[in-house]
Amino acid sequence: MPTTDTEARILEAAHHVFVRRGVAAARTQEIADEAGVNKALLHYYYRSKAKLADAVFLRAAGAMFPQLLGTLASDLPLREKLHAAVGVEMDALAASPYLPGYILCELRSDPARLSALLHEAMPVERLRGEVFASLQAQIDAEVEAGRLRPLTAQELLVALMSMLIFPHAASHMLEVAAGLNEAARDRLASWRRRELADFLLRGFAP
Amino acid sequence: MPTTDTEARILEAAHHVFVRRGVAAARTQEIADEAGVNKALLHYYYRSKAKLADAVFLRAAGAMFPQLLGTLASDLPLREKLHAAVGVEMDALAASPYLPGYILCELRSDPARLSALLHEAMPVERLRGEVFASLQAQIDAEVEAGRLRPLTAQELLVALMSMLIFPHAASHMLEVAAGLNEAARDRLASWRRRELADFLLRGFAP
DNA sequence: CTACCGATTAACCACATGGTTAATCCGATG
DNA sequence: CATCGGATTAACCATGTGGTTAATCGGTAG
Repeated sequence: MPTTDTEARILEAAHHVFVRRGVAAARTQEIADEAGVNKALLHYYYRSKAKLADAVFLRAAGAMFPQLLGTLASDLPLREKLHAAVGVEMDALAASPYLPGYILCELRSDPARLSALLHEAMPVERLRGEVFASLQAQIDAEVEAGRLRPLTAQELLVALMSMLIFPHAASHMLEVAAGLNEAARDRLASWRRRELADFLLRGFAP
Repeated sequence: MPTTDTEARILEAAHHVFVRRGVAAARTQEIADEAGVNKALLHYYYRSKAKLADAVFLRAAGAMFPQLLGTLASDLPLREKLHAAVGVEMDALAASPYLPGYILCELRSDPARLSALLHEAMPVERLRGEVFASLQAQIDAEVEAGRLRPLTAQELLVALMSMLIFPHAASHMLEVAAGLNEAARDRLASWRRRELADFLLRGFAP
């Protein structure tokens, strides 16, 4: 929520530099340059590099999680809900493909601080609770009907996020490990968009 | 392949510090302290922080990839091969749970340099070729027999690695996003060890 | 015109950090 | 016991970095 144009340009530049270098390796000078602004302005608007990183992270996380959680807490039938969640998340990922890697890496170097940030920005526990309750009820119904094996919402969610986020976050690694070029990456991405929901349901079927 | 005890202690200390802080945020002094050694010794054995990071990364990657690739190129039947690969990789991950996150983050900040490192250490392309050829033949046989839908080895491999590595690499993130505590993490890990191979085969079944 | 005020900058500072150097330690070798 | 050489260290250095400050710019109100 920047209030001035310069402030927004700084945030944007910081986002780019942080995402491609990582916060620790990012230089404030580079951010200033990319924003076309004097380095002192960063400290004028945001008080320190750390605060700036907080602002960037919060905006990024705020653009990534709520939509997904919202979709997962909606009242669509299970299959459609999963399919919608995949679509929503793939859109978000397509818009900022390096975000998950960034979040992952930052969360790794200091889990406590950043999870605290997230908590102050949104009611994580409540959202999670709603999502889980809604999902678990639907899963249990499917289990009852013999279409799924007994399963927790957590398991389903972790599988979903793994298949959804990892190929983006680890694209460089997969490039080396699996020889994944851009074309193959796109092919896999469109497969996920079309098939991932059903893939998961089949995998968890009895 | 350190030749002296001190050298090995330094490598070990560097590994710990790099893994928990990330290379950019790691301080050579902290590494020296953790190795119980003067800072100048790091430069005596390894010429610079960057070279030290290379050594650490190579050792780590060398402990993570070859086993997996070896298993995947073996002549076990498909299902058993996948199951064995899961086991091998889960063992490796259990031994050093933070490694994938480390590799991921380092690969992200400078993909070219580190993939070059990997290439000079092992014949990545050849290994990958063997793995893919072997896997693809087995997949095609299963497709022929109507037990799998048409599928590339790449797709299978990416799905495998996603489900296998992401829960480790993103454990902090999942702790926040899915409320995953240690007990739940262990439960999911043992599920993967038992069920992941079959899960994938069901998911890719027609 | 000028007095004012937030936005912006050039110049500067303290300091942490990676890296170097010259000296010292210590076991082996003669 | 002397000395030789690799291992190890204390002290030091150059530099890049985040952060500060005092001055300036530029629009606006009186």
